[in-house]
Amino acid sequence: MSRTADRAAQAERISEAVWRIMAESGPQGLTLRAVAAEAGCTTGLVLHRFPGKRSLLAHARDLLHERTGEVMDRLEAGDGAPADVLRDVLAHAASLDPVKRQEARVWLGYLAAALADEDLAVRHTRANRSFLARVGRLVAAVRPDWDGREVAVVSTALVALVEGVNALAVADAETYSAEAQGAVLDRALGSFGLAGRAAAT
Amino acid sequence: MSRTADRAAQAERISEAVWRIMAESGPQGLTLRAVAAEAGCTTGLVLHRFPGKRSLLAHARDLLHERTGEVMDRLEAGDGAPADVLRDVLAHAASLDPVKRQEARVWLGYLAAALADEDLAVRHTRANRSFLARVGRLVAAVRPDWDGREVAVVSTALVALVEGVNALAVADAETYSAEAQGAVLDRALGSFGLAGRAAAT
DNA sequence: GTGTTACCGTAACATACGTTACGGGAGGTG
DNA sequence: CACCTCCCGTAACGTATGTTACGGTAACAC
Repeated sequence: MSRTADRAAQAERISEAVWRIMAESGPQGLTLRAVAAEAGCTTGLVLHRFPGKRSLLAHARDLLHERTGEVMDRLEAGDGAPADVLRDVLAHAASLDPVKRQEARVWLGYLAAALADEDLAVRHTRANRSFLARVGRLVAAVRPDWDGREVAVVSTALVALVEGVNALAVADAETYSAEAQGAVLDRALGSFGLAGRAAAT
Repeated sequence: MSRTADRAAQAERISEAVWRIMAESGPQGLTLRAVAAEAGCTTGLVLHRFPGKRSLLAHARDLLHERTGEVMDRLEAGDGAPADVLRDVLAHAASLDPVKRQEARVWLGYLAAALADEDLAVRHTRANRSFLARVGRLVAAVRPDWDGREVAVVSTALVALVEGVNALAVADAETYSAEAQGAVLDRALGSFGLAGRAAAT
């Protein structure tokens, strides 16, 4: 053979460029040319690596889920008290720092792109159900006395709360500041009976 | 003079077409031609009514806020118990039926469009803060014993919960069914100490 | 009925998009 | 060093976009 390219690394670099463009310019600004420029290459390379725009978006979406999943796995495997692990996972899913805010923008852009792309909708659903199941496991660990339905309802509430905060923080970082997010999260955990030390109101 | 047109009615019809296209095709499918076709006219009329695409989007966004605001005003002015009114308002903001699901799709599309349009971001923030203030008034009415901070935190949590559910229901109507949304909302209200008759866990 | 005015559809424009095809050249192989 | 293979940038193509300009025409005044 003659010449080799690290295709996996290229696909990764291009996917990360997709994230940045999605966060910066939203779905309508996500063009192949913008992605290529962001990745430091041309549309030629992008379309040699991916058969088309849709599969590029799908790949980048999957990679995003994979990355965050790994971080969450590590947090979930932590040896803290179940309630602390739960809080860590939810806090990590929130938009507490600029990096997370950026990720929330990507998440939001992808969800909107899923409005017109069934493939992306399926991928979103898969990722969200995975997150929901994770939160469910942690809630069940904190409250083994709860039945499945109660675990499901509270887990759904916590997931919706965090994702809602993320979405809202995208447009209004002032109202949904890190402090506000932390207070909301702690209040919810306390009121749901999932606080670390003592049960709160 | 010679010929008159009901400009307000046209602007309204075109704005409603914007909503339908946004819900159906997302921000990247929202083109002037698609809007014109949906409104039953041509790009000529659209651009005689609005100076450009951006102001069309802005107008349609404002009209959306105005419409939902009127409905909410009526609910808020209802003569039920404060806790019931609060629940009504939140339930009405959720995606409990296909019409609301459609509205959630529009909301989501606009929020994603705001990623690349500061003007839309400002409008989103204005609308959301208005909703947040409304929920705050209702929470304060249910719990006059709470101080401002507690009202703010719980209101923020409720708003984030509802909007989060809306966003997630867009892609996964099965997991975030009407029943699931109702259960989540009731559980949150109960746990936060905002239930109608008796305080729940 | 006739004239005038405002309305709005048609069509063109420049740009930008996704996608395809081609060619130079870099880098392994012998 | 020479060859050959496979990258990947360049450039083109057709389509679609936002926007502009023009012209036909419908409706009101007289």
